[in-house]
Amino acid sequence: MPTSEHAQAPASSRKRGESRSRLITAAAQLFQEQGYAATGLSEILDRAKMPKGSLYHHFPGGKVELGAAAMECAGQVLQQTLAARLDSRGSSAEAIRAFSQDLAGWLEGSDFTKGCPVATVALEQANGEPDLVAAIRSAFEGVIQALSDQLTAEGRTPERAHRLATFCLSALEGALVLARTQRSSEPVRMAGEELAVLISDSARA
Amino acid sequence: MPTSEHAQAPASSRKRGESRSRLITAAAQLFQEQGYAATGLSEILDRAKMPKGSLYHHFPGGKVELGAAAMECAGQVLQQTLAARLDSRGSSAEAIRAFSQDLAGWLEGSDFTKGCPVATVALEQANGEPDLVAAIRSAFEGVIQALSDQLTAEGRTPERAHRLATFCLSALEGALVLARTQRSSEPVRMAGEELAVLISDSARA
DNA sequence: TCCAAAATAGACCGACCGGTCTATATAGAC
DNA sequence: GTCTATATAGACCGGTCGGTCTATTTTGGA
Repeated sequence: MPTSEHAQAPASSRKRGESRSRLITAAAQLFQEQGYAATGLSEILDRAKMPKGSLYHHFPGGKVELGAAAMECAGQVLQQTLAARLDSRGSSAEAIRAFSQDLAGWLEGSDFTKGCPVATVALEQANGEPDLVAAIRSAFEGVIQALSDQLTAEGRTPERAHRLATFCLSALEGALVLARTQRSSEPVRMAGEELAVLISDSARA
Repeated sequence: MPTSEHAQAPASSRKRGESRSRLITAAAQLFQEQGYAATGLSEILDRAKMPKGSLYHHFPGGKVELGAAAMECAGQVLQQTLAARLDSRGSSAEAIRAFSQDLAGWLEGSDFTKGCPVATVALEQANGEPDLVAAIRSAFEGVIQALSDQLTAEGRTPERAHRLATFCLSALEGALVLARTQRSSEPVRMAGEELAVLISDSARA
C-alpha cells in the first residue's frame, strides 16, 4: 500500500458504516420474526431509529438491497455460530448437539419469536426477488459446506459428507419450523440428539 | 332428525360450497407459493374468478378466516397424502420413502414454486394471527400423529414413536426449504432415504 | 478555515392494501 | 309464481406501502 490516498480505513472510524449496520440488524431481526413482505420500511426505520433518507442513501436499491444484506448478515451469524461449535468440540456429532442447543436457546430467549434468521424469507421469496434468493442460497450453502468439511475431515467421503451435512441442516431447519408453531424447543433438541446419534453411527460405517 | 326443517344437506347440491372451496384452493396455492402477507386479496380473487363481495359473504372474518381455512385444507392434503402411503406400504420406513417422493414430485411438478403448503405461513405467522397459528399447529400435529401411530403399531413405545415422527417431519420440512432455495429436489429425496434407513435401524433396537 | 462529500431528515407521491357497503341476480321453499 | 335466503358484483374508503425528492446537517481532507 504505497499511497495513503483517501485512506479508506478497512473497518474503522467508528461511525463509518455504523448506521448502515444498524439498518441491517433491524431489518434482519424483523424479517426473521415476521418475514419480508409483512415488514414495512417504516417498521425497520422505527427500530433502527433512522429516517427514510438514510436508508436510501445506504441502500439505493431499496428494500430488496437491504433484504439481501440482511440475509447475508444472517447467514454469517449462522455460519459463525456453527463454526464456533465445530472448533470447540472434538467431533461433528458433538458440534451438532451444541449447535442445536444454540438454536434452542435462540428460540427460548426470544419467546419463540425468532427461529432461523434465513428460513422465513427463504420460503416466501423462493420464487421472488433474485437478489434475495442468491443471498439465501449462499447462506445455506456456507453452513452446509462448513459442516461437510468437518465430516470429510473425520474420514467420510466428500459425497457422503455433503449428503449428511445437507440432511443435518434440513432436520434442524424443519425442527425450527415446528418449534415455533408449537412454542417449544423440544423439536430442535430432539433433532439435535437424533442427528448426533446418526452422525456417530455413520462414523462406524 | 324428526323435522325436515331447512333441510341443510350435509354436502350436496353440487354448487353448495363450490365457490367457497374455490376461494380456499386459490388462497392455499398462493399462500404456499409466496406466503400470507405477500398475497393480496385481489390476487386471490383473480385466481378464483370471484368478486370481493363473495369472499366476504363466505368468510366474514376476511383474510384471516380465509387463511385459516386454507391452512386447514392444506393440512388435510398433507395428512391424506401421508395416510395413503402408510396404507399402501408395509412399513413406515417405506411410507416415508414414498411420501418424500410425493413431496419431491410436488416440487418438480410446480417448478419449485410449491413446497410445503403450510410451512411458509407457519414461519411468517408464528407470532401473528392466532387463528392461523391454531390451524397450522393442528395441521402439523395431525401429520405427526398419523406417523406416530404407525410407528407405535410397529412396536415402538409411544414416546419413541412420537419423537421419531416429529424428527421425520422436521427433516422433510427443512429439506423442502433447502430444496426450494436450491431449485433441486435432492435434499428431499436424500432426507427420505436417510429417514427410511433410520427408521429401519430403529426397528431393530 | 473552508468546502465538497456523506449522511440525516422527512414531506410527499401514486399504487395498492384489507375491508365496508349497497345494489343486483339467482335459487330453493312454499 | 312469488318471496326470501343466498350469493354475486364491484364501487368506494382510509390507511399504508415502497419509493422519490429536496433540504439541512455533519464530517473529514486540503
